[in-house]
Amino acid sequence: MLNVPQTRQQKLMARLANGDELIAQELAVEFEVSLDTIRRDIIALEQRGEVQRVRGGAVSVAPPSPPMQYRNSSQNPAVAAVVSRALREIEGASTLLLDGGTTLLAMAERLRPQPGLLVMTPSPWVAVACQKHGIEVFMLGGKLSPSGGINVGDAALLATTDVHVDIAVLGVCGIDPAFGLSADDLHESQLKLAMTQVAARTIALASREKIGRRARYRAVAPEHLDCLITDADATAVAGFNQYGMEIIHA
Amino acid sequence: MLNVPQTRQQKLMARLANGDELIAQELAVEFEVSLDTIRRDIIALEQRGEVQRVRGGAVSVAPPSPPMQYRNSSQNPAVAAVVSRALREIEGASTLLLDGGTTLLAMAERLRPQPGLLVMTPSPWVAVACQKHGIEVFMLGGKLSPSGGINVGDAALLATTDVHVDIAVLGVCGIDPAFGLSADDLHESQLKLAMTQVAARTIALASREKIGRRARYRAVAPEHLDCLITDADATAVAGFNQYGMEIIHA
DNA sequence: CAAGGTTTTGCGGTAATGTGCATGAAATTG
DNA sequence: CAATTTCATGCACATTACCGCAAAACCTTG
Repeated sequence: MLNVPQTRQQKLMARLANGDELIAQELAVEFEVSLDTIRRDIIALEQRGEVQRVRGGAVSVAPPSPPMQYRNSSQNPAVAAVVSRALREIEGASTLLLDGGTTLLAMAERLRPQPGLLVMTPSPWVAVACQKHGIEVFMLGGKLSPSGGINVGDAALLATTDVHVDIAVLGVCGIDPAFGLSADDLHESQLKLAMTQVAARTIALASREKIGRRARYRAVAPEHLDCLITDADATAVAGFNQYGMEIIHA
Repeated sequence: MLNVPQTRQQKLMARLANGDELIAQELAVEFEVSLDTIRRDIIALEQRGEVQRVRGGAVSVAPPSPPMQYRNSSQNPAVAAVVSRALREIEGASTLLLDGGTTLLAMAERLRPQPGLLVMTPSPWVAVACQKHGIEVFMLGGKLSPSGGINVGDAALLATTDVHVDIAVLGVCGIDPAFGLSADDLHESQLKLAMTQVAARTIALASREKIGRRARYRAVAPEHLDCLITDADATAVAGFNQYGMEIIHA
């Protein structure tokens, strides 16, 4: 096998994406190279900003939620069910504001053109999926966040203030009756909040495993959500009833 | 059997598809040619974007998921050659402004992360391609134009904002010595012009068939272009010499 | 068949890259 | 504080890549 820097570093990245840590000693033995070589590989990855170096090896720079490209939830039956239900729920809306993330991407891929339908989104992935089906898209600009794959930052926040949409559909990193809807990235959470503020109606999509989870930053308080679509059963989401939101079981 | 570049390269591709790696030394012995010949074969495959070259040989390109829409253009040898040349030309730049279109998408697919490199683009396709490789992206928002797949409508914002980039790389619908660089959509042409105005250097990519063609709207006058990269020969682009731009033949 | 041009190939010299080792500095641990 | 481990740096060696050139093979054309 070709044991060159490029291929080694590729394998190291794959391990990080898999949730493993990089331990220089072990890797040196495994790849049959000296410690220095592994260290140089790690240094190279660090300079590209792909890993964070620690004593003895390296760890992933973005521990929570692996990057978009390694995930594909369209085959996840729970997600598919939530998406199917959400598609019924947004029928007839003329302006949609779609969040990023795998769930929303799965939804965008199943959207079909309707007269007068415009989709706004901060996610280039969603935009591409919509354009494939001939749906009109307006993109919100900004810095593309590596974790969630949506555009964040001042530009994105500003852009949302001048618009108004019928329905905003949010994905979640976690949602909890007490803590609300939360995200792993500060800027992403700020954007999610901004999205709710320009929408007449806000729908959150959360497959079962997201219920009760609290991600790092609170984005939206539960009382500001109008609707929650989930595949979880009623007992799991009983805590949300007090806020008067509509709860739909897919 | 014929031992010519075409058949050799075909066999190399077959091996990659089979999951093997290309080791120049072994291949040279096996095909009974010199190392340089194998290396030239591999370089040719790299130009077409079919392999990733590493020290000692080549490995398969990372993701086997190219959307159909641009498969064609990335396999077009003329486009691949122009893109390869352009990649060399933008080396060292810290801020790139990449246009949309199939040529620029092919270029984005082959971009690799560098410390401090930021890509700005109005194209969600380009943004997605960059994020796949871990390149930092700033997206320009706007209405997604159906024809070119780039966000338009932010031309004014781009021109008046405090953005400055080292190099802007433009694709073309047509380029003509008298008429300049032109596009089929008015908003796209306005955006292209704005892109030149915030860049220290503007490079246009035009494969042979675009030379001498005039699209509907003029975007950039020829004297505002700093560099033209094309696979056409010198006689085809002789008309551009009077403007003092650098002309690179891929 | 001969002449001319293009493509392909191999070779030489030079530059660049990857690797391991030795040394000393720095950090961690008990 | 001492012992151990890890890190950083410089250096030498081997391998590979790159570039230009010339010979050979091939194709085209008259």
